[in-house]
Formats: sequence, structure tokens, C-alpha cells
Amino acid sequence: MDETDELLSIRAAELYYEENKTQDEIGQALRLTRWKVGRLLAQAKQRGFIRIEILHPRARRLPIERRLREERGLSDAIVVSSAGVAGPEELQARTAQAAADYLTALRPVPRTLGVSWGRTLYEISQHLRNGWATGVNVVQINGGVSLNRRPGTAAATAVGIAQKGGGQATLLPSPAILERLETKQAIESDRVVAGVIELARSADAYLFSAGAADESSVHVESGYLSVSDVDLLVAKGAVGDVVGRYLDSDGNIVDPALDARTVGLTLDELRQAPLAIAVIAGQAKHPVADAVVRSGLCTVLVTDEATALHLLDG
Amino acid sequence: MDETDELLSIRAAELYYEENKTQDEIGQALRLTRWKVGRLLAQAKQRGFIRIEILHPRARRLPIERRLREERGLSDAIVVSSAGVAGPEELQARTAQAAADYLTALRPVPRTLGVSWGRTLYEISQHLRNGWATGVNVVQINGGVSLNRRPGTAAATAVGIAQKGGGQATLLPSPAILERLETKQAIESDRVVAGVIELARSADAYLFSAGAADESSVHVESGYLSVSDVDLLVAKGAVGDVVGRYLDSDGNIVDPALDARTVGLTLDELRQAPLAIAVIAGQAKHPVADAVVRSGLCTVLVTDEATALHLLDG
DNA sequence: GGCGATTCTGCTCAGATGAGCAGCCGGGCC
DNA sequence: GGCCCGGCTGCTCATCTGAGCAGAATCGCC
Repeated sequence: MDETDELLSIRAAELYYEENKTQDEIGQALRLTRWKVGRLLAQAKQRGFIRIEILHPRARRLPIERRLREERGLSDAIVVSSAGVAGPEELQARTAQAAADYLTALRPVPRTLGVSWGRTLYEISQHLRNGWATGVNVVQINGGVSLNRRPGTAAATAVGIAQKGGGQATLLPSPAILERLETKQAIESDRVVAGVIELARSADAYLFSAGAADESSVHVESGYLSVSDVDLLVAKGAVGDVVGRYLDSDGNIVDPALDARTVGLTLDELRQAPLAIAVIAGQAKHPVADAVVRSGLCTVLVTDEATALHLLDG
Repeated sequence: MDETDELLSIRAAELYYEENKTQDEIGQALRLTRWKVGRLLAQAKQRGFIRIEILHPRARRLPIERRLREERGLSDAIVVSSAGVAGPEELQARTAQAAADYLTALRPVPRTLGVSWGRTLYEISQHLRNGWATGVNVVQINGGVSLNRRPGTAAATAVGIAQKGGGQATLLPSPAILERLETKQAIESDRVVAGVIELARSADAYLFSAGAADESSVHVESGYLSVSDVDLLVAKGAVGDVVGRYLDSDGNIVDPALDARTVGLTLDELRQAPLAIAVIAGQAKHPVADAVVRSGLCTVLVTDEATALHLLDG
């Protein structure tokens, strides 16, 4: 395509997309046949001169979703558009909304849904509508009820999802990470705790997010880990955590001793789940999102456009 | 349109624009008739959910051009797209290119073209192609040959435009602004100078830019004015200059005494021209662009998208 | 300069789309 | 409850558009 044709295709595109002329009219204006105009427009599209964006908080990027499914082996992917996004909070909100939409449309409806907790999960619970399902029971899959700065958030998340879904919530009454291995083992052998974990293992579907390995982590905020603990994990290769378990970029546990003191489903248990929905958004979580997807921690990913493109990069 | 329809129209738009499905196929996917799908898409467009951009340095914004013609009474307007622009320099380059394109396509071809000088005009001269016209003579319409930091730029501009257009350049051998009124009058009464100005008055068309009233002005750079002179002009309401003459937001001369010492066509002479092409781009020139258009200094405006939208705002 | 290969052009035709219209449905008002 | 009105729905039909194709033009190579 030479310079002249390139310019002509731009002129044609202006008349076609901005002035809503027919290809025939454009042909008359530019002294071309309508077939030539059609071909110029096709080339303009094909060479990327035409960008079409859907500007809406609920807009998704289907081509990227398809690539995630095909190139990363996900059984499903939901990618929210970043077009016209105001800030990281809105990105997070859009992603949470998309996750809520996905859950609502999910078929078959899971009888029992295992959930983690955290900012993302809480936001999803807020976005779910009353009656999003009927009879969905919710069970927590990792510990962490009490130590939160805003106590009850973890519980409110699970209870909210359950209530709006017409079911019961089963909380895991345990800290996320215990200081001593013995305490952790003692807690896990408690009849109630063991029962909850058993129920969690039997869930039809899991819904969880991932945390970045930095000082903004919920574990730091909640007091389970200190900033220096996290620094140490990062030094060992940690990119973030899933259900409280810190993993490296290959999806392996970074600190087995710490992991042994962490209450809840293990990463391998999650990996075996037929339906594991990860919801991960934001620049800071790109590395951990990569680890989650590469190591097969989820079958379904809900994320934002930038994160998705990052995943497809490598 | 209720929430459900809004969401549906977004889903439809995704399938239509991103997945290239037909409206019929979308209808099947969303369990709608194809007519409903068509209506949803129409609404999505109409409500602004669909943004179509033409990403190309030569892309123009025809709807904005139309509004400038209709709402600001211009006989023609060229608005270059800001989509995907890298920085102010590229915006300037795109606008200069568009001005060169406009000149090249101009019919009837002017026999004599009056031009000002400055960064913008120089860039336009660079963008013009050899043989852009045949037999177009060029005449400078304001003084300023010698004092430039890069001497000869003003001359090179006029000569370049003329040579590439197969004609002669007539330079105005005079400073832009003189220190004493008597000197200015003496210069103007010089036979050569008077002849050039007479020729300038008789030009078929004028091509000029405008300068912002700040320390980056060419007059400061060239030493005709000091920074404090410009500050004083700003204090008196100056928004910028056209052919060396400083005007306020209503297009009136800010400092009549200074104006009397400025050599070249007057603003009122420009206003009476049947074809006066102003080329003005960049954030810094929004106020002066406004003054130029509002006070009828040009019949044709070549500008960038942001400046055009600023003009249409008020 | 001649010749084959490739690209380009303008066509036919079928599928996709938008305008316009009659019938239907639902809400508001008596 | 009955009636009117506005908006919505699904249709027909005309127009617009893209795929595919045969001939024309152009290019590159000898």
C-alpha cells in the first residue's frame, strides 16, 4: 500500500466513521469506485488505523478473553475493559462487578462455594445482588476471621455472599497463620475446624483472589505478618499469596515452614478443583496473577485488561 | 432505556465490534431478535458507549470541522486528530502538515500568497512538496527578517514556499517592531518597503499563525521585546500576537503605541481579506486562537483537536 | 522489448443492515 | 373495569456491504 492509498484510506475512514457516509457516497467524493472504498476501509482496519472502544464500566474485552482461554489453558476468562478508567479503585470495582456477574450467571449453580476473604472478595460480595442464586451455601477456605483491622470483614464477606444467594455461610474459626506449628495442628484437629475444612474440600467451586507480596498485603494489615516478614518472603522469591499461602513465580510454596502454619486449603487442593475462580486486578498483582495462571491454580480468571495483557506477554 | 437494556447493548457491542459477529448471530447468542440487536447497537452508539477513533498522523476530525464552520462562521476549518499523539511537537507537526495539505489542495490557486513567519510557518514550508503549486508568488506580510536567533528562518520560509510552488518570494526588508515611531514611518516610506507592503495588501490569500503572549514568544527570542515587555502586555490583557501585533481576547490591539511601531499589514487589513488562513496549534495558544476566531481575523482555521474543542466550548 | 506472474479493478451476487410500519402490550386515567 | 396513548416488537423492503471472480494493468525478469 503506497502513501497515496494510505492517505485515501484515512480520508475514507473519516467520511465513513465520522460522517456516516455510505461507501458509495465516499466513492463519489473521492472519485473512487465503491469497491475501492470498501477495500481501503478494510485495509485501514487491518493496519490498525481504526480503533473501536466500548466505553462502559461493564465492558469486557472478548478477544483477550479468548486468547487467555486458548493460550493459557483457562476454561474461562473474564477481562474487563480499562477504557476510560479513572483510577485503580475503579479498575478494582469493575473487576469485582464482573466477578459478581460471572457468579450470577454461573451454571450449574454450585451447591457449595468455597471462598477466601480480603478486599477483593469483600467487594464482590457487595456487588452481588440479593437473590443472585438460590440455595448457595458458602464455606471459608482459609483462616483469618478475627485479627482484621476492621473485624468481621471476612465473616461479612462469606455471610453476605451466602445470604444474598439464599444459603448458609460456614466460617472457618481460625487465624490465618499461627505462630507455632503445634498450635496450628491443634486447631486443625478441633472437631469444628476439621469439619469446616472437610466441607471446604467438598465444595463444588472456589472463589478467591490473590495478594501482592508487599507491605500493603492484608496479612500485614491484619497483623499476621510484619513488613520484614514479607520482605524476607520477597527475598526468597515470593510474588504474592493465594489463600494466605505465599508462592513464587512458578507457583511453588516459598516458605514451607510458614505454609505449614497456615490454616485452610492447600494450593494443591485448589489446583485439583474442577472450578476455581480467581479474581485478580491491578498493576501490583501482575506477578502473582502470572504465577496463579501459570501454575494452574485457577480454571477461571476474572481480571482487568492490563493484567490480562501482561499474562499474555510472556 | 433501563439497566438491563444498557447491559445488553454493551454485550451486543462486544460481540459486534470485537468479535465481528453479525447482528443475527448476536441475536441467537443473547436470545434476541436481530432487530432488537440492531436497536441496542444504535442506542449504544447514540449514548456514546462506542468510541471510534482514527489513529493516524494525518487523521482529521470532520465533525469538529463542521461545528467550527457552523458555529464560528469560518468558511473552512481543518482539525487534526489528537488521537495517539506523542507530545506537543507532534501536534505541531501534524497541524503544519495539514496546513501544507490544505494549501496544496486549495482552489483556485492564489496568484499571490501573503505569509507571516515563525516556527509554525517555517514548519509548513518544510512540509510542502516540490511542485505543490505552479506559479504561486509569496510576499511577507510583516517585518522581521534579520533579528532572528537563527537568521534567515523568516526568509527561508517565504522563499521555500515560493520555490516549491514555482514562484518568486518577495521579502519585507524591515524589522518586526521598531523602537521609535519615526523610524518605523521612515522605513515604511522607503520605496522598496512601501512597494512590498502594497504587494502584500493585494495578495489573494494570507497564511499566518499566532503567537502566545508569554516568554516563549518569537519576539522575545528574536530580541524585539523583553520578557518584561511581554509581561506588561499580558497585564494589559494581551493573549498573543498575530503578524507581530498583540491583541486582547476581543481581538483589539492592546498597546496602540507599540502597534504603531510594528511594520506590516494591520489586523483590520487581514480581517478584510477574502481568504485568511490561520494555523494555530497547542495548548499555549488556546486563548489567542479564541481571539483570532472570535474577532474574525481568519476565514480558514487549521488547528488541533484540543484547540478546536476549546474554541467551541464558550 | 517480450513474457509470465502478480496485483489490481470492477463486476455479480448473496448476505447484512437500517428505515419505516402495523400490531401489540402496558401504564395511566377516568 | 374500560379506554386511550406511547412505546416496544417483529415484520417487509430497499439499501448497503463484503466475498468471490474474471479480465486488465503492472511489475519483474530475462
